Amino acid sequence: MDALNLRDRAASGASAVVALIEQSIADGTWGPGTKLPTERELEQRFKVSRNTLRKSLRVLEEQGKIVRHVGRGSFVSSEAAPKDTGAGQSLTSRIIGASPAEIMELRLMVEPQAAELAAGRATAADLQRMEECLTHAERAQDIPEFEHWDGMLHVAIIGAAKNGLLSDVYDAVNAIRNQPEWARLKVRSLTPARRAVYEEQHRRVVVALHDRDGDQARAALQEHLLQVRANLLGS
Amino acid sequence: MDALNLRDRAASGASAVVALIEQSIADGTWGPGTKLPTERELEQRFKVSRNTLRKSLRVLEEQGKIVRHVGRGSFVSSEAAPKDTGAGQSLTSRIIGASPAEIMELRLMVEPQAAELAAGRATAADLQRMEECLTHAERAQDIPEFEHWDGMLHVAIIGAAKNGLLSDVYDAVNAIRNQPEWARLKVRSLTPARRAVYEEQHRRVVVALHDRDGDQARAALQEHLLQVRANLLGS
DNA sequence: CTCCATTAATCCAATAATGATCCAATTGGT
DNA sequence: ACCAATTGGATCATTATTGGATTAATGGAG
Repeated sequence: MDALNLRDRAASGASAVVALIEQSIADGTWGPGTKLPTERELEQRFKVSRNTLRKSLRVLEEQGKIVRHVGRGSFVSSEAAPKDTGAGQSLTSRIIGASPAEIMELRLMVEPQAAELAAGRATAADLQRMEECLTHAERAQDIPEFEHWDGMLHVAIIGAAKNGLLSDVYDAVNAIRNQPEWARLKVRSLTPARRAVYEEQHRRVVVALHDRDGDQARAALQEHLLQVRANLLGS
Repeated sequence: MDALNLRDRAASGASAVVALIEQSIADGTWGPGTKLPTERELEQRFKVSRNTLRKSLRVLEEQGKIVRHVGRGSFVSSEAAPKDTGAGQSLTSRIIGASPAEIMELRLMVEPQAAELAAGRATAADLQRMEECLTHAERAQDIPEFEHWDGMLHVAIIGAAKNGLLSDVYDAVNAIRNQPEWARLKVRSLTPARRAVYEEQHRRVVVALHDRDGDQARAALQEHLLQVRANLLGS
């Protein structure tokens, strides 16, 4: 039960702060030995109470990522935790370690061609599903909900190519997009204006699939993914 | 994915919501340990009352797919999804079950474009390795030995694209080379005449990579793979 | 009509987060 | 040596959040 609580706690709200600080340590913003801002400053920066902030710092201290001294401050440990010691799993751990740039490059290889195939193979049910994803995405009230239906649409397009192996591979790669580090990228890059652009590009792809126009579908999806990559990495 | 028909259908029942959430868990949108949105948020997202939403969550809880805690939230069970070996293992196992047609289709999507990238990124060591694969393949005394160096060449080309994720995915797909059923297909399709054709096509790809001619490399590799597919699957 | 699922409106209980206050160790200047 | 300011450490009452549960109203399908 304790293990379960720990696991759930790790995903809970308070440690959103933990993830933020971990990110800042990982990307070098706060290198080893750096003195963190004071608790009273961090609580304002992260918009949480000092109590919650301290709970997060406690987690980081127990993980050995920071050390704290009364009257002096908190500091990033000189021994930056190398990695998660992922137990040497096969493909999953390596996939999870893939960079956004690599992922987008793979998607750019596969998805446009999958769309071209889908133009000739999509069933009425496939097209119906895509339409629903479109409307749901457009009605989405917040970014996470939009992301959800955005992802579903891409899955639907891949699925319409009627290649089970392709779908499986895509699913595996797609799982990475839920990694906290990747999520941060998306949130930062998804402005309302860009979301509108995405919706328009999505619709063009689906229209092309409706028209059974493979070339158009491939081109539209490629354009969309190039846009996404630029927003994600280029900004 | 008929579960998506909850909008217009009067069948927007609890079971539909169950299927939707199951889908989101299965495709990795909500990975193990993830805290899913609050009930009051989900009821709006799925356009159902909190009562039916809770009934759905109850089903998922009884299935062990989620756990719920008052005051904290609901979480995806850590042992519900793929878990341990994760997508890697499941991907590998499903790849083994994939049909040769599906595999060749995937290779045709990925490899030519990888060759195009490799033309711009291959190091001298990469090209050297390809040359060695070529010579070894040409000197091969029997079919299995030729197959070995043939496979190594393709791996080398993929590797020269300098996309670790792509290499990992390709390795997983390539693992099927050891499957008995697939081996039988190859042996049956690989006549001495065809082997000579393959060697010529291989050399054209490598020459193009030497010349840093991406278009030529992509075209040559695509032609080769089309030939292989035709020999494998066609009449 | 009845039956059944859904909806809507409350209230409850467990947990998380907050805000305030005080304590203890360290630092830097006098 | 001393003192004031700074900084992390700790506790407590209060508020907000979140799943749990009940009840009455609504609305088709048979």
